[in-house]
Amino acid sequence: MEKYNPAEIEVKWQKRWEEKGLFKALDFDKKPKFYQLEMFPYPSGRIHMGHVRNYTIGDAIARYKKAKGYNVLHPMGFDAFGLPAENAAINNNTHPAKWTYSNIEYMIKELKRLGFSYDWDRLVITCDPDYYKWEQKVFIEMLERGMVYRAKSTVNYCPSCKTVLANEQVEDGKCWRCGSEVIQKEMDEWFLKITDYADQLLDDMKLIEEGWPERVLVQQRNWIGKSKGAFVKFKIKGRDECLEVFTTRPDTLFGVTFVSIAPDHPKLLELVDDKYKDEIEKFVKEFKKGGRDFSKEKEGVFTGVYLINPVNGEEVPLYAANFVLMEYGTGVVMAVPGHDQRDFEFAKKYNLPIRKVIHTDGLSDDVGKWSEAYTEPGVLVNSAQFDGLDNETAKWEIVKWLEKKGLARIGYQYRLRDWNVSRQRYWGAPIPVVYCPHCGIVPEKIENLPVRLPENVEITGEGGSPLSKVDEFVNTKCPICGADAKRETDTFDTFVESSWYFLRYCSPKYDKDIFERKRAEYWMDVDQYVGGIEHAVMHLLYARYFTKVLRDLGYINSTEPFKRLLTQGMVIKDGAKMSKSKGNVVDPDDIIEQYGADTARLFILFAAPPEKDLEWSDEGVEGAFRFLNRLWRLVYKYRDLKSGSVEVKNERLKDLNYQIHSTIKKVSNDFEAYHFNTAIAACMEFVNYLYDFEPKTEDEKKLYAKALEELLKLLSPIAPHITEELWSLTGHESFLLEESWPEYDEAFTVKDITTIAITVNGKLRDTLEFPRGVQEGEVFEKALESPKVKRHIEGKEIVKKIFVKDKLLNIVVK
RNA sequence: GCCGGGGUGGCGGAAUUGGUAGACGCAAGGGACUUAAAAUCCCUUGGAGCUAUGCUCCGUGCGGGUUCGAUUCCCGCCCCCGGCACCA
Repeated sequence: MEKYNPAEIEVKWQKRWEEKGLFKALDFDKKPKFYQLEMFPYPSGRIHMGHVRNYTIGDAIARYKKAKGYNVLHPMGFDAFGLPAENAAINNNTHPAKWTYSNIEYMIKELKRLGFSYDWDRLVITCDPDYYKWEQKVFIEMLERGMVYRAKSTVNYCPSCKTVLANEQVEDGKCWRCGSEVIQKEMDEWFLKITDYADQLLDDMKLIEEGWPERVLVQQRNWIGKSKGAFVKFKIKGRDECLEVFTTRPDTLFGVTFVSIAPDHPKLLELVDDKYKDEIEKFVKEFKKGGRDFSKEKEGVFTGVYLINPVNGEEVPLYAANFVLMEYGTGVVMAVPGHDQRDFEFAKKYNLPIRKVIHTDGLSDDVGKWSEAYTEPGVLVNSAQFDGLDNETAKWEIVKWLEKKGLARIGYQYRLRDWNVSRQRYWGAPIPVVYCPHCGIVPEKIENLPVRLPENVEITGEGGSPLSKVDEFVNTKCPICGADAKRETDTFDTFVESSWYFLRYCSPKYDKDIFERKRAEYWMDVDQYVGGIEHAVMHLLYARYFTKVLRDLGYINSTEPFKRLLTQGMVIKDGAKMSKSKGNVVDPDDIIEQYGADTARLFILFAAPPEKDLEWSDEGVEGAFRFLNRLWRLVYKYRDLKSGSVEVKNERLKDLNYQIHSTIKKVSNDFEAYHFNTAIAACMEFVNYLYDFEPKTEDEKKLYAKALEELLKLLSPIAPHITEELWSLTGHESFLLEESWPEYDEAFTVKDITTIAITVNGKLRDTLEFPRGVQEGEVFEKALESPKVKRHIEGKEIVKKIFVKDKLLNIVVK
């Protein structure tokens, strides 16, 4: 008997599928379109198990949709700019481009060996000037529209990577990539005004909430962090000037006993009373040196300045305080120690008064006895005409009242900051801007794009941007006046490239613009996006934002790029995420070599539902391989049987037919919901059944052959190679890949005979078989005859009976 | 602290709208085939008890509740994982 030989058949079918061009997506095809997208990889050198999982899930979906009659777009590319290429350049003395492209070459081979159904004609590589050219163009258009600005700002800087990091790239005060301590540094940077889109990014969530995991939306909502509050003006005593605070608790305005200001507030030193100047300067210097240390005790210094509380005219002192953030609100905070824990701690430390303005049952009036601030809801006290109001109502009543006097207004604040896209690195897309001594900041002319990365660059990893040392690059002419000018030497954050690559796939070779509109309109939106949860905020938020920007620039109608999102879990081994440092990595290449791609795919889809973490198990892989061998032997044994139409006339045929149709139904439903693990389980049960069956009559053989055909179709998206080989072995001339998804007849998915559970007081006592549709009376009669049931009823009174048709009879006794 | 998501056999995991808990796989044990092993095939496998070849009780993190009936719904706890975290 011929043995299952994955190494041989997998390569064979991959070649044939490619020769036939079976994965080509047809622009404007009449069939309904389905855009299946997976997050493209960074070309680190090798595919890892997380990629295999991501792409296996996507491939199963793409192949299923193809069988369901869709015109499927399933592309792949590489997020090819980024730091590791530069590090490799430093360590191995290879050029980042060379390193990147050779990695890509190898990884494409790996992806092909896994049998993924990509349309390779649409390959997109982001470090290609024909790619990044277009984001340079969009950037210039954004600049012209005021959607981009340059600003000096204190930025997160990683001294090890020698680059600026976005807020999102700082985790726990450390660099997301290398883990070094992030420091604060002042630099000129380019910002995209994503905050202008904060409300849209929030509101448009309702367009996608059906298809996105709740937790991703929640994370994004928290990240944007919109809060409603009020801006309130506090007059500076002795000056004709105000300081404005932002508060979400205007209901506590009567409890304000001091005001805090950020140490890095630009007006601080100007305001300070001469008497306190030295002390403040010392404090500010200390603060700037230490940066923001969250674990540090709250500290502050009196400025000598007093402010007037607008609600009651009281004079309250102004303190510079180390916990006040300059980046949020106005950098000035009204302090209500009675009802804010931070202010409470500060007031205790510096002996400032604490006042109770919110009351609830059992809350002492003697604030001296309080051990912490009361921050829960309550009723206003000590608040003049607002006393007795519940605090939620009071918030807006007080603002309304102050608004009339021109001292307050309702306002919103966001946690989201503008997106800093400047990186002091070589291996990124150049920011297409020129600095002219006469004209200032000037965008490069569109017709001069792309601003290419120069190739002759020495990458040492020392001292700032490598581009600044390339004279031919830096020295240029002003696009406006022609004078000698200097190029921007920063490059884009690589999240810029990944914010629109899914649009480029629609017309990857189009050379007149970022994409060809009518093709993009045909394919967009992405019907199903699959990727890791680690991109819940950064990538997915940027991509949503960029799509809206492209819409507003008139490129496309799309508002939300990804209709549905599936976030797959991590691949775990021995309780930890697979990683080199933990030494628990399983190399996909080894698995393919030992068992083949189909086994890898089957195991990954079977071991856990897609969203959950997947525990790698060598025994589990063996099990998957065993199943494929079992499938092989089954089909091989019956390879000469021919299917044909059969009159389902006896019990055996009926039962086989029932198994066929109910399996198709189960697997189809599971595929719709992406429950591949249970779909596979159903196929396994079907295989077990078919092993037992052993067809004897001609009719049985025909129907059995039919069963095998359907089985192969059902498993085809998961294990495409073995099923294709068996399809051909059973005498089929066509490609299994081109067969359509099997149909089932609902009428055949139910049996004539049904098993009814007999319970007494809700406890199972017996199960009895009846013809489908049997009446309660008959079931009850038979149930009474059952000794298992009888012994629980005897001597008791039957109170009532609950009958669920074809399922259950519950007899309630007392 | 706040916001999410979870707790089901030895393990990964199944259980339509409340209706036979533990599908399928792994691991384990027993058997068949074999000179032997591998491979394969068959059987057993949630726990406890007993007057054992069948029956009883317990069992989906814990404690209550609703219901004829709860892994599923409600209330109150405990624990684990993830995200955010001086955001005023």
